[in-house]
Amino acid sequence: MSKELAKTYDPKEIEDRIYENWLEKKYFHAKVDHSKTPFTIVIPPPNITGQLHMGHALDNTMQDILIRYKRMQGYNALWQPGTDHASIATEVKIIETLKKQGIDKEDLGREGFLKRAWEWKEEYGGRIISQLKKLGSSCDWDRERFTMDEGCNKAVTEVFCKMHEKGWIYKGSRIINWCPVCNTSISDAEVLYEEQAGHFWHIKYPFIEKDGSVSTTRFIEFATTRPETMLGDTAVAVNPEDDRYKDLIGKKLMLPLMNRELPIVADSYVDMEFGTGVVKITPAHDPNDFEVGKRHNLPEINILNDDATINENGGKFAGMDRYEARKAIVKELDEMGLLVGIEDHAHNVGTHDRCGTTIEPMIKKQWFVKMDELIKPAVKAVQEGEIQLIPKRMEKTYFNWTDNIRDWCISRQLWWGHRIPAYYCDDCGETVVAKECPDVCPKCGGKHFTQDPDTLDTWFSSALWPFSTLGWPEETEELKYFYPTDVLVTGYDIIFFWVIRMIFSGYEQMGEKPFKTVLFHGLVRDELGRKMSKSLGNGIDPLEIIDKYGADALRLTLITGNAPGNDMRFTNARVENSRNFANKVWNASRFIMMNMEKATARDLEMSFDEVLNKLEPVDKWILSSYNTLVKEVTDNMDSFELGIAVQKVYDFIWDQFCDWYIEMVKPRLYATDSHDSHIAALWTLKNVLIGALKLLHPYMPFVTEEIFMNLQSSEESIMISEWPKYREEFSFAKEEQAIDTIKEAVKGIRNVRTQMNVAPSRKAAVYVVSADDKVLDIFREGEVFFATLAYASDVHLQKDKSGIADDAVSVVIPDATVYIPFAELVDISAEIERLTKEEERLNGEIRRSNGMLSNEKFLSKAPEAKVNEEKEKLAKYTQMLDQVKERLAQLQ
RNA sequence: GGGGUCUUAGCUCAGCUGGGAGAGCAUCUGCCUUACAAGCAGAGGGUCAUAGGUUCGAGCCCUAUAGGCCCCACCA
Repeated sequence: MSKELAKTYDPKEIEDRIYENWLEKKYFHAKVDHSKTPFTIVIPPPNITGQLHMGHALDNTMQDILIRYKRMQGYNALWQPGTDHASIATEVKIIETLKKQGIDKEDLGREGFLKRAWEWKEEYGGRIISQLKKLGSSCDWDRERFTMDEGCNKAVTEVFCKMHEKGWIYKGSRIINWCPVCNTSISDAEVLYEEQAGHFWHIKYPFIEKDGSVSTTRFIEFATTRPETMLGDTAVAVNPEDDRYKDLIGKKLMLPLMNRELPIVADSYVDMEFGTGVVKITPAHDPNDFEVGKRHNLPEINILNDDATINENGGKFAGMDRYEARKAIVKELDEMGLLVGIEDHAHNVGTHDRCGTTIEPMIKKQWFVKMDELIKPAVKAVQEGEIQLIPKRMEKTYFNWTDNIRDWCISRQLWWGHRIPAYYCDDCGETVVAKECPDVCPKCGGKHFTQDPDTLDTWFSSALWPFSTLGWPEETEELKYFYPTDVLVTGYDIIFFWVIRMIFSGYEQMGEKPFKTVLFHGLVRDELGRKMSKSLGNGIDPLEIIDKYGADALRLTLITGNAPGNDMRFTNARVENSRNFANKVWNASRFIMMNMEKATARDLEMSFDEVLNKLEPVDKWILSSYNTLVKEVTDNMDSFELGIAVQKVYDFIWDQFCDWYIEMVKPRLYATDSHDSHIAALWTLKNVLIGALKLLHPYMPFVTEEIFMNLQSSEESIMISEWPKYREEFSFAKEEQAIDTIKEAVKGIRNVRTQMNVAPSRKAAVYVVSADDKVLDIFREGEVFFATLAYASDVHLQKDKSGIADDAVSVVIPDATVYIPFAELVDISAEIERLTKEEERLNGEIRRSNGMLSNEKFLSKAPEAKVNEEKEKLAKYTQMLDQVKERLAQLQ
């Protein structure tokens, strides 16, 4: 009934085949079904420019584990997949590619460029999807979406119009970060600050005397890192508390080169300790100065064109590049005697994270989302536990952001993205925000409109993802059934980009949270703890790992030994260990299948009741510990402790099941005399294995499926089989204790044999001495284990030590002493030394126990169970100590 | 400057609500035992960063200090 399996597990041979089968059987597809409870996860849509990297692998493995787990538990599990158009990232990539072909974006025009962009999407958008499949992701591919598909566009337009209507989307002047190369505004979050070696130019402006003349003797000095911005200066500021300058407030200065009068204003923004305590104010080109300008009603003079050349407001410097102008201005100031000095100065320069260009703060008309009201339900939801963040500490980051929220600039001067649904009347300039281009201008009756050329921030559409993918704004069945979703799995690095925005969008548009739980993971770092990045070239390609070790090994590596929200290092040694585990599972299964040939299918499909009276203590022991495992793993998974859960399955399979149980039942499998015993062992092997495979399946879907399918034919796939349940009747406390005693004895014997340097080939008799009949019974039942696991030639059970050689080696375990006479081999002094150490250890334990139990406060304040536990320990150690002492007395 | 986080065995990390310190890798010893040498059996190795505090009891809670990392803001 079983197939011949290869000696070594070969993932390559089976993974694609199994995945194809799952697809074919439509196991990933979730339909609305009101008889079942839905469980929904929406994928964080990977960029269409993307290649699968370790971060994706981790993110998606976690999602797949949760989805597979819930699916097996009988939930109607939907994992909604899709990709993100990633406006700026993609546009930059396409521009780069075009550049290589010698084509400029402008040459193609908007239409032509978008055509290319869609071609790009077709070509590369599918790549990452096929990579996710390699990982084993059980997404409902029939429902794949794209953030710029028709439905998402409808959702975006709907939201924009609704919010505009409400007054929560507005157009306003703001200082924004401008990238002169990409020709677009970029959000604060896309600005990367780099420390650069720059200069401080110390400059002085002359005062205007009472008679209106420019002073040749009185100046005010300050320093700047961007001298060219002086062309747009409209004031100079000092701190109102600064005694040095108090008298000067309100006085006028003359701006050199431009011959513009500048007032001296007082503003607490100025740091008296820094530099000269004087700041020149350029409201149009510095965010802080912009605020100062607003407070003091200063004019805002924009001196830059979009390409960062000086515009007509820059007088004779007009047309120069910003850095060219800087040089020219410094030179002229120097000639005028107004340059006091130049100092080296390292400072942070804002650069565009996509292209590295130094950004220029500029005043622009942009579209904004008003955040003050919108954010409120999002704050409340997390505060009140309506949405749970895991780990909880992420709440601090979350609130840190919501407390300092600023209006969200959503317009981007890009072509690839959702076009802003605002139309300007060609005749009167009236702005109309509408889903469709209006026919008639409501103000002047004009019939011609131009749509706003800008597109929306890519996160605007991502913010709607949990409901737009389910059909919103249509009231689809899916939306009603699957929304709100259950868990969002993502990296902590996009809490504010994405998580917060989904939350407030969900409340605003749907009137309900988008998900109940957010499960965060950390970064996957390289062996040296560095962030994996293209520029460092230290990225490890998940596909190469899959190719070499298998998807299961990769998945297990990413999940083990890691707590939610913590970064992890990826090392080859860890993948190898995971691969070894897959192989271990494989071989244990192979062993069981080989032996299953000796039983009938009927034997192995017995119910628990039928097999119960055939089960031996060791069978009950493994069933019982498996049963505990089921409970613990289920609990851990319910609290999203995925790493802990899988560690327990790993330990159970390797340590308990393979190293102990299988070894213990081997004699029964090879023996032919007792049919019942043989069948009971096989029944237990098979059923515990299947249960353990099920617990492991979410983590290692391929190897578990392959084995499951080979093991038995009644169920069609492990991924739709039922998740194991804790069963009261599988609990056998007595047998657990008995087998633990046997294990203690076996370990003790192995231990002394190694210490005494006894070759494994040399068997020896084992004498178990105990005054307790029950203990002797346990050993009687377990006699056979001493032969197979502890190199025993024969086993004697007795109440006293008669007939045992005086120089036998002894092992003290609770309630019994085990003697192994080795005759000529034993070194009495070594044995005395060993027992003396054991005596010391026990004495230490007893001291500790006594200390606690003689502490009145412990007795009165500690829980009773704890006190009893300590009393039992004391009794146990005292008894063991007596045995050791007795033995030592005999030897000396 | 503000916030977060980490410091546990040689290395990489677990340690869930406080109750006798764990895993993998590496090292050492012995085994090719007919599921697995990607394996089996055994061993060594930790004043849980430092100093205080709370508690009957602290790796875990509180405070301070040192060092590492991350995020936010960005000083002209």
